Amino acid sequence: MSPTPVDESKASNFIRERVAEDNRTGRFGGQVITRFPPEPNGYLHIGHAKSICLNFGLARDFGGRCHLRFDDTNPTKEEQEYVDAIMADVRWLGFDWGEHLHHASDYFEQLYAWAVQLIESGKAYVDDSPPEQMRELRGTLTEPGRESPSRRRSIAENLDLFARMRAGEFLDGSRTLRAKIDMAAPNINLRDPVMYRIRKTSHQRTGDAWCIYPMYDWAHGESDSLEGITHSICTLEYEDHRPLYDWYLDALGIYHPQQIEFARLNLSHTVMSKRKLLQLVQEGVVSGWDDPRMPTIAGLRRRGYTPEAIRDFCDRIGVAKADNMVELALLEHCVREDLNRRALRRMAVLRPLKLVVENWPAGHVEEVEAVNNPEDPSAGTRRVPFSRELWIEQDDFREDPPKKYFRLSLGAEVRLRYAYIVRCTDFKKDPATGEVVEVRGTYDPATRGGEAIGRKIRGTIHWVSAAHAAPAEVRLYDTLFVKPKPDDEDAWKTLLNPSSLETVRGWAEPSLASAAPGSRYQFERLGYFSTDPRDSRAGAPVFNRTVGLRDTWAKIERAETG
RNA sequence: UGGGGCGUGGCCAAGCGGCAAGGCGCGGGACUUUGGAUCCCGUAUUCGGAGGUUCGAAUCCUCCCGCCCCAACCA
Repeated sequence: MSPTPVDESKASNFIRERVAEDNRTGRFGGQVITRFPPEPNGYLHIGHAKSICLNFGLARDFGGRCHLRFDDTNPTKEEQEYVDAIMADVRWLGFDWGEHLHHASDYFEQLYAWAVQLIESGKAYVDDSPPEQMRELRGTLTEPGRESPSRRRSIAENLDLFARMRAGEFLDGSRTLRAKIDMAAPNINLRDPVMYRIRKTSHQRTGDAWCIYPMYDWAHGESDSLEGITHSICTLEYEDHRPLYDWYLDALGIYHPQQIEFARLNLSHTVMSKRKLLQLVQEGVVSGWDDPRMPTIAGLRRRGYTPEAIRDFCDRIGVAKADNMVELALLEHCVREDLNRRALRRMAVLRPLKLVVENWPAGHVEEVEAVNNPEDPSAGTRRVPFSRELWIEQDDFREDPPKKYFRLSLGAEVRLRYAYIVRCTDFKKDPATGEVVEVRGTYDPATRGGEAIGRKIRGTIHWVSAAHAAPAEVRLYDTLFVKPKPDDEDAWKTLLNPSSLETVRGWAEPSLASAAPGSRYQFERLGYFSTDPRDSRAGAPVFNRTVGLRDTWAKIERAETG
């Protein structure tokens, strides 16, 4: 299955316009250098994909570059596992940071020197306030804050104390380094923000070299500056931080990138906050960060999504500043569109019902020719064995067929895809349960290949030869949550969908027995499926349903049932 | 009630004073050996509301309403 070329000529958005404008005026010398700055405290999700596509896409389209920078300033939450997963995910999405893999922790020494510089110029001070006192003095949204007694400490004393903070002389939380800005500022971020806190925790990269760690605001803009970033793109909640971003850079007198904010993605029927996703993982609601029901890149990959589909989705949702909630239907549309063009067709029966072709000689086997992909003639054809006993889908037989039901029912004719037209002559029920357990019929030898001679056959169903079929485990996924906006409710976990995973045992075409890991197929009339990269084995394939096919019949039936 | 943002059809989203793009969804039809795909057609006399400026406003001005974010030694 070869990648479908995706038209990535991006629709414009306000960020691209600003970048283009900066190029026009020569503001950054015509350069465009962006960065994707994840904190390694969780796996990347579809919302991050939006940011990745934006940042790497901008760099690509403007002939610049995009850095991957880990915002690893808080060792208590960050782990190497996440670092590895993030790099794998960005690469899988199709982006390359080249030589530009960076870490905020690469800059700890420089950041320290700059902090000393701010202390020397009277713009930072060591504060002895414990956390509760600091909160107390910060004021509220409507009342100004008050200055800490430490604020009027001498430069010499600040220098000494700060050096001793670094040296590990003080307890965690006992002191901080703060920027001296304005305790009465209406923007709370400017009320003497903390630059460093003491954390005697080893860091996944710097080990025990440091016991003071910079805060996000103090590290981010400075890292951007060091790397020569031109446009520092982040989400809306940082809009209030921009004055601080600017203040630090100006106070230092160093190169000054432009921060631009856009609205993060919200997707229906799922949650996107790392905190909630982590909770689902830790509480075992899902099997892990890569559970196919998760909105993570790893989950979507395991589910069978393609990078092309995700990139296409990110292009289609646009970039703006209005809060949004994108319907899952759009994401699903994007995978279907991609997979429709690329996935090989196969037949598989998920809920098997035996069909016996009474006039077909027992033991006789014929091979019929089936098209691999009607959207792509170069995919060729294959031969599929046909015999007397077949598996068909339970849904494809009805004892009491509703109006417009084109499938099998007593006396009705249906086409077995690529094989023959059969007429249903009988069926058997389990006397105990009333369940239909076998359907019988006769085939018309003149219709080989499925040719409808002299009549119109409205229904075509898929099948698999019972004697040749490969057993397969198939995992059918539904949305993780039953409501489109689980975040709206306080008790979001009560909205978990109890049927988000249903595992069935079905039968597949013989060739599927040894389907390669990660391969994707369309099971005709059912949907797109891919082998589970963890659990699938040769001879015992496990398929994940990526997404179902559009199901017009289900829609009609639903409408008529009410 | 302080500050920062945002409000265009069910969901996204163009629009940048000249009289509402596009996509998804939805509805209808054509075609069909996947009730798939594809192809047509339809889907905002109106842009949160009210005033005002203008020959002319979603686009400019005023006021109002609604929603989101900020009071971690998180990012």
